[in-house]
Amino acid sequence: MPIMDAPRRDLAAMIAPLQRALIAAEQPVLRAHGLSMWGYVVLNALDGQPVRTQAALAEVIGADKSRIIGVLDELEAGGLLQRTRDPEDRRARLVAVTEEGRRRCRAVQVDIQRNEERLLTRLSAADREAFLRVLTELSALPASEIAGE
Amino acid sequence: MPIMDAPRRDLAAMIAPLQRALIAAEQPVLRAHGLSMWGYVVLNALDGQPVRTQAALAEVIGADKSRIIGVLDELEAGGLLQRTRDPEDRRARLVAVTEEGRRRCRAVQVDIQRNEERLLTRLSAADREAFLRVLTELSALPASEIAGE
DNA sequence: TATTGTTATACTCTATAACTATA
DNA sequence: TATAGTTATAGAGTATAACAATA
Repeated sequence: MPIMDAPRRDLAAMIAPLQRALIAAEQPVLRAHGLSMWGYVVLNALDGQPVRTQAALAEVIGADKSRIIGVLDELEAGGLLQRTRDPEDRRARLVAVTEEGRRRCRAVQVDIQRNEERLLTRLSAADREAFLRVLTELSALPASEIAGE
Repeated sequence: MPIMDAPRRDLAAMIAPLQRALIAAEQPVLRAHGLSMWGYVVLNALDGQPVRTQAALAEVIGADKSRIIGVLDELEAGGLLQRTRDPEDRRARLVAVTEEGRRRCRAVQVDIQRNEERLLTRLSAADREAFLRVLTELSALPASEIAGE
């Protein structure tokens, strides 16, 4: 067993440029579909669960509740989601994607993942599978677990 | 061959929370060693190549040349790097890490990667190897290749 | 009094554009 | 005139705190 492994770069240092480039690649797609980055993130988060309170929604996407308000306003104005007062607690507003919102979100995702798939073709089938599986697992961890409590 | 694969999340959407948590995990380590995030990035970039012009250095780490000046000032004040005028072109300043700078950088990296290794232990040896290899490959690609020209 | 959504304020980053000194 | 480094300004993004309505 070797005492020293070959040195590797930090995970964050490797992920950073990849993340930056992936986001840059999304911009023209989003613009073509008339969506902001946060708008897309919100629609994605709502796609599965049809109702949600705004604060909970904000936490899911790692944002402050005050930060998503403008985003929700825009999406609602564009007919991509609806906000209705919760009859059981009139302080809260139930947020739901509209059919059009779901369509738009899916269309954007198809375009984005088309580019990502092109990128992934440079990997072997086994590497692709392992990479996506590991990424899925690690991204699902709570931040505290990644930071080490 | 199935017509539809199981839907997956976007790469960027999976990477984002991971990146956020990894950076958060680095903060206490950096603070303990008296380094800023950008200071650490700069030292890392200089570790291999001892001399470099500031503009080139900035480009390597994906920053604007004006953005790293305060960072270089701090590092120099702390004795972690030296700037000397290039005698062949007195406009340019040659940047080199000091021995102390190299030590500091290595010490930080050991702490950071210790936490990362803890995280990676949840992967099988094969997954760990594949994940790091793919990440190394993808992070080395030019941004234009990731964006699809 | 506490909580939801909202608005307002301040703070951090970052990009852009002037400025200097050399070439 | 053009370039390397620097400084100054302005803009975007974000977090925090105050606010109104409801519980």
